[in-house]
Amino acid sequence: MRVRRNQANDAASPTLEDVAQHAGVSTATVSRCLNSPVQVSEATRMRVLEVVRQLGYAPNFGARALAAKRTDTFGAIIPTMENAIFARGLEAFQKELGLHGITMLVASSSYSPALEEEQIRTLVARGADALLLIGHDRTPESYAFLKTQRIPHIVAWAHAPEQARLSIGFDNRRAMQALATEVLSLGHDRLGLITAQREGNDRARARSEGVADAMRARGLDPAGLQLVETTYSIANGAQGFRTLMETAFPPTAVLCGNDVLAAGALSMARELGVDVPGDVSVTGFDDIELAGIVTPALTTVHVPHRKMGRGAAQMLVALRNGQDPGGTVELGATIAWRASLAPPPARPAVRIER
Amino acid sequence: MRVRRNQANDAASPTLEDVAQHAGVSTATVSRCLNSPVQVSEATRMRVLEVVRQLGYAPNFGARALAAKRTDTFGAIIPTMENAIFARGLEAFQKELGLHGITMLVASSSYSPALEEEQIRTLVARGADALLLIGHDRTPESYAFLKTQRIPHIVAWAHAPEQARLSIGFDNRRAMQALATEVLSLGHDRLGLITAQREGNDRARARSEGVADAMRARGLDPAGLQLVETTYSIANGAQGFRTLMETAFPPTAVLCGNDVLAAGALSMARELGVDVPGDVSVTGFDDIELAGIVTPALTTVHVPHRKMGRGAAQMLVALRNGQDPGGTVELGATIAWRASLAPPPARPAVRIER
DNA sequence: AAGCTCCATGCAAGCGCTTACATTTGTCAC
DNA sequence: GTGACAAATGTAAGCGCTTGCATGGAGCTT
Repeated sequence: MRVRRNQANDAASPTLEDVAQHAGVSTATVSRCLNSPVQVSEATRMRVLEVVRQLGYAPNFGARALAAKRTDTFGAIIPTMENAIFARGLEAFQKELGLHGITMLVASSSYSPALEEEQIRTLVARGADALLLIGHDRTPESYAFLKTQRIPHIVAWAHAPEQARLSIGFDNRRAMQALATEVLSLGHDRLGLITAQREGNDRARARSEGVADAMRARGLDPAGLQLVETTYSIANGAQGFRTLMETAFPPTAVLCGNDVLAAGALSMARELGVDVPGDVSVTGFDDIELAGIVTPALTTVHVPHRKMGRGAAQMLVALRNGQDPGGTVELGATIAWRASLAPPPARPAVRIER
Repeated sequence: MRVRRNQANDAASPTLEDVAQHAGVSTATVSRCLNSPVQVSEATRMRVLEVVRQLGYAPNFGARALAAKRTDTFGAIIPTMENAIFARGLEAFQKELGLHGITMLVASSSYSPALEEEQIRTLVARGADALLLIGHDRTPESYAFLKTQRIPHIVAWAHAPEQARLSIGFDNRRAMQALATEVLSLGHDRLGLITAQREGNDRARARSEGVADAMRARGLDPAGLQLVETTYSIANGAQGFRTLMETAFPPTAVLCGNDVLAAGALSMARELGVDVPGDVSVTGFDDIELAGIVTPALTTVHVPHRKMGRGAAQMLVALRNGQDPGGTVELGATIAWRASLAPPPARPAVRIER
């Protein structure tokens, strides 16, 4: 046996070999005790585990990863951690991974495909075995990299029938269309939309197209939609709402790309003395906790965050283990009815017919 | 030279050795090109980097970690990801780490010391070089483990003068005392407090003691404080507020352990038809974005999230590099004045004197 | 031209673990 | 007691990288 240290195990952490020596077995046996206990006899296992405890042994991550070619670490790249949009989903993802002995690594891309590509490379370099990605839009290089590196990955928070990639999520376009249809049914015909940057964000694009779909279905020209494109934040939602209200014919209903934007719109409405939903209706998207506590409470699209997180984890684990993840999953998104949506204010009886 | 593959590099990712062969240099040179370029001549470096690009070489994380005894990964364990309390701070932490080529690993403990201990072990096993921890309260085993494993770590979001550990944060007790003092100065003398579970949470304990300090300083008996202890969540804040309002002599000011609890309190006030701040004042703690958009906007304690995150990262990096982190840092916390705090409603002239 | 220094590079020894394969030990039928 | 087979354990070859030390050559000085 090679002599690694002639003195007592001075400073460094104990290694497998230290444990093996103290327990009077080989390193292989110790390793098996830790990784596949069934292969080891009860007596030996007890003895080894006792030594492990006494020495405070903890396996060296690098060595294990190198030898096993597996880190048991999955990465998740979300567009933002600034607000709670992805928090619930991520928490469910992590919880499910934990059940499988896998740790989660998070990074955020600030809604930028270029930054996301960088994060993908970083996480893979950090040894991520698999990746959770949000939405379909990303650089071709990102997809090429994932392919050549053979990194199992899944797209969540989106379901786009035309995309072949493995995914779990809901149809953003249909969900927004459903909400917009309800808005129109209440009698609104001047709609405003505050959306996130649509380039590089397929969800935002899909939601905006959903509104157009609903308008068309109602015989309205989507070109009549008053649009503000900005970045997700409360302040920008507020600013967007102000912009919309300052036009010649302000919309009677303002649809927002997400709840954060809508919360901003609501606070600006209060500031401007615009009554919601009396004067103008406002809707959100995502149904984060915030939606329930703003005044008035927000009518929004309820998104199955937890289900997506949990499902994504399960599918990714299967994929990593070489099993069948079972194909793309489409989940439903429903409308959460609250106070911020109501019929438009009464109008003069004489109306200009189109 | 050992022949690893006789065929073309079929499936697996290219290794250092592949690069070395193609470039006609040794693996040592390739390694140096990547890690300390100055040691390599311009010409060689160019040639090697070109091959790296062509082959799409990416270093193997495990191997690097094993050989270098360093993963360039730091861990952060926060009590919760469910709400945005730690989001800003964490983002700043991550950004600063990025500047040093370090990746962040996050885990959440759900405010449970036992779970936190588990997370500490997990992150260390996952190769975290250093750890960011929130608050001082944790199991003795956690501290023992950190010590025997020699893991650099720092405590943030708290500054407790009596604790010897390296930390960066603010004095929760003094901050809450300052706020409570303002509340009392406005004329309130029946105070309520909705706090998080104080056991295992030194910040919650400190905040609650801060209220007591303020009362004592004013000649009030802290025993008169009406207290609800619950778990951080909007729903629990709402429930806590209701409980307080249903007592025989409801408080005229309800201090909340954080903004999430306060947001819940506010929504319950609306539901109960209690006017804030006309009938009852409400305050929060943390000054998360939420505080500015609830109705009425929340008077709260503004906490230097970003500074803590950035500072913690810098100190931790120094510590990991064997430099002097420069000792515990105390940051200030200020009061963010908004609409939810006002003098108590006028009372009958005849008052029962204590 | 010999002797020196210094820079660029190569050599090779690990880092601590997993795992295929080999070996030992134990169990049971006969 | 013996042989066959299974279970438990040991042996040792890597996994891909970093880095201390050795080497060789270019550029100086004298």
